[in-house]
Amino acid sequence: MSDDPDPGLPSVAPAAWLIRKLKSTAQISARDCADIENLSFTVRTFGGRTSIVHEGDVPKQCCLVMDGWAYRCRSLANGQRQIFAFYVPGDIPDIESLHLHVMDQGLVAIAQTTVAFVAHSDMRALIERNTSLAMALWRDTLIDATRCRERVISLGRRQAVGRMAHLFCEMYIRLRTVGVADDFRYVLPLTQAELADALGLSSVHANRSLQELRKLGFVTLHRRELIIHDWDGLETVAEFDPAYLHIV
Amino acid sequence: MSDDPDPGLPSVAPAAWLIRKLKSTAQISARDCADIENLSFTVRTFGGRTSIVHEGDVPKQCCLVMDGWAYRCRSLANGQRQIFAFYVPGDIPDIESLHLHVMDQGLVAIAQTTVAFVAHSDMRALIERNTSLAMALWRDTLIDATRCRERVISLGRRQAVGRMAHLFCEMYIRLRTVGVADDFRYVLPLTQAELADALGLSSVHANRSLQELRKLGFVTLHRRELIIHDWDGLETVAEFDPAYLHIV
DNA sequence: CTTTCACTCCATCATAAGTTAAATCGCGCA
DNA sequence: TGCGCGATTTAACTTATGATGGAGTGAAAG
Repeated sequence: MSDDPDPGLPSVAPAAWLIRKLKSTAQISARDCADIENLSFTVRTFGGRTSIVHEGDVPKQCCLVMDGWAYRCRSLANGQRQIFAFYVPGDIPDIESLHLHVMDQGLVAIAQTTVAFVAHSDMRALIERNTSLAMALWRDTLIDATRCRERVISLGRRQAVGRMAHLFCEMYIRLRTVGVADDFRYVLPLTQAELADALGLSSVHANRSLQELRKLGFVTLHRRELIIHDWDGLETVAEFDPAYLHIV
Repeated sequence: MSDDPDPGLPSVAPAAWLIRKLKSTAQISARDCADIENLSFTVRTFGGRTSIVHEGDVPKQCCLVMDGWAYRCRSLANGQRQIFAFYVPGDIPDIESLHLHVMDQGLVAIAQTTVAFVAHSDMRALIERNTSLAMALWRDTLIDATRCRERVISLGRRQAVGRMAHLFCEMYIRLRTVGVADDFRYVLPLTQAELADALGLSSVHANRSLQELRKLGFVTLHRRELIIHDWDGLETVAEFDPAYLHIV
């Protein structure tokens, strides 16, 4: 889709992101780092709300988020959408495409988003050669699955306000882990309609829930910046326990 | 928990289940089969509604379902429960425990359920030695994640009747794939309260939705046997598309 | 045969969330 | 400065689902 290829960029930065991310959830050796740094990346920047991978595509490469956010989503017959997960710097949203060839969901860039592509063939070679790194990547996909299960609990058993609070908590922890957030604030590049699609709500009710969190004094959200004023309060209404993120 | 150890049973059957399952979603070589058959399994039978693995446990083994069903679930502060996924013969519900050490959910046997345990150490040795099998197992965990995402869509964007229909469709396809269901009928060993916990509903509303499916003439459910009278109708209200199960 | 128990089913009322539409805000742009 | 457009906010109303309590049912146990 839309993009501006940056063929001239050095491919050191992407490796650093991936290393930082993997180190946050697993033990990574010097050899693993070297192997990651030897990968060859192609960096591209996508404009807001453009598709990185389409539903039904058969990708030949994985992508690594370097800047901005991306999300996976699927559209339904009646025009509704469901956003499954958000991906932030260091994440590889479509690593599963190594094993499951046709993408059953689309991958979309929110706002301006920079990603680095790695060829499947390179990833496969790496995985064959370096078992410990393969295990770390497998582990990463398993953590992605635990986040998905947490989403199931949210949608199944939490009310709208709790769901939203939970998402705000999770994203803060994840962003802070890779050094993109601090001091209980971060850039949340989502419209309320997108929040609604992620939380299984209508956009009107997403707005109501957000107001509720503001009225409680837990957060403010203004000009795409989320500020958490009362972490403990937010954590409580969310019933948030970061254990499922498996951050070491 | 409850159980009757059967130390005398030969360990051929468990391997056969696993092989059948993996063959349904990936290419499995003769060498892979041989390696699976060389694993040593410990078979145990659990009574109805007993815990196989507790929330918070640090298991030293994986379990393979051979007969019956199991589910993963978590309880919330207010006493509500969420069931994340059901597991049927051939499935390894807790293969993730190889990489994520503390179980953040419990694993429960429904009705009488027979499982086979394999020591983590044996699984790790196998994975190190046989890369192609490791990839097949990784792939299997990724398919588990796609099922989880489908659950997210259900809870987020489908109404109660559609959610239930979707579950009925998924379980039929999965059971048929491993040869445990046929002819549009199968044993559904769940109470309506358990159905509700899986679908994010109250048990009263699960009952209403079930009545609705009966009234539409799509299914009957009597004495734990589900009969699908109108597959196309069920598939339509469910918006069910089996692609996400990645059955080859 | 009775008792018990778990499950199913049903009626009623309460409430969270969806729908629609319109008003308002904020920002980029002419 | 004022226009235009998307995003946010508010309101009025509808609907799906939750909560409670109680009545049927059937199988197992005594």
